[in-house]
Amino acid sequence: MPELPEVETIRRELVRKITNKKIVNFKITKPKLIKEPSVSEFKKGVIGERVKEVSRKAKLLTIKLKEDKFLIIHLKIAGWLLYGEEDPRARAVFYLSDGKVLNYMDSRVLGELRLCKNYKDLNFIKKLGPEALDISLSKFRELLISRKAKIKVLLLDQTLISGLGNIYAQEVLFLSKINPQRAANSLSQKETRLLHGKIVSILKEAIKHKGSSVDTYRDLGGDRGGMEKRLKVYGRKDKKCYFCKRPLKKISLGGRGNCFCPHCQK
DNA sequence: AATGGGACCTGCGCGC
DNA sequence: TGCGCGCAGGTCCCAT
Repeated sequence: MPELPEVETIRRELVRKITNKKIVNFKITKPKLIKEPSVSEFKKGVIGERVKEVSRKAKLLTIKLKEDKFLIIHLKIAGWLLYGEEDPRARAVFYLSDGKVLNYMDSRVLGELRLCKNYKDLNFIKKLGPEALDISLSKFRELLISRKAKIKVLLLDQTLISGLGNIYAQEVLFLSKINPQRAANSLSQKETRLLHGKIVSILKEAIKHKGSSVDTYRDLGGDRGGMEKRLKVYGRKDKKCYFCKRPLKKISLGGRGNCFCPHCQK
């Protein structure tokens, strides 16, 4: 699921629902999800703590429990959070002092839960490039200028620019009419500016509509996002191009599926 | 150094 | 209806 807009949607709802709540108990049914410390240390470490702050770094949620204690949640592909009643499908359950629970949902069990002294120590976070929503045009231009990697692959490289995933990377290239197979350094100044603008605008639009529920993703209340209805290329292989009405094609780039319009995206 | 494939997991939709 | 296959929003690791 969760690219920047989905994680940001969850963050905003979490701020309202769990800030200042105490975690009174914790249950895990898929211990593999806990990457550090040990499962028992993790459990001991979260119980009794109060949620001080809920933040987001690219696609990760960082929940501050103490100055030196952070709960880090990476939802990976299929993770989401459900607040309210305990859910039988939950992979982990945080029991809260308001009598409600926070269910960690993840059909594919690929997500990661961590408890760390400081989230900034995490290797993955250290390596993250600037956030897609914040990166300046000149920084973005610098990124592309010396790289011959395919632009689509580059947009997904979190160490260069963070927050975009396979849905929104396809969307921004389509809206910018840039072929995903183009070498990054082949983009003109005009194309680079257009792409940069589309990255910012689509992420903002997606946040406004509470993300895309193309599959498992749901918001904190279990409701679908509204953005999937507005997507123009993602998952639309063989359907008509929004611009020219010719059929969209699907190719594989960097191991990921990619829909695009060979006619409009030059 | 860059690229491609597989691994991690489960569940869904499709075609036969 | 039942089964096997391909595929899925992310990231890491390895081989070439």
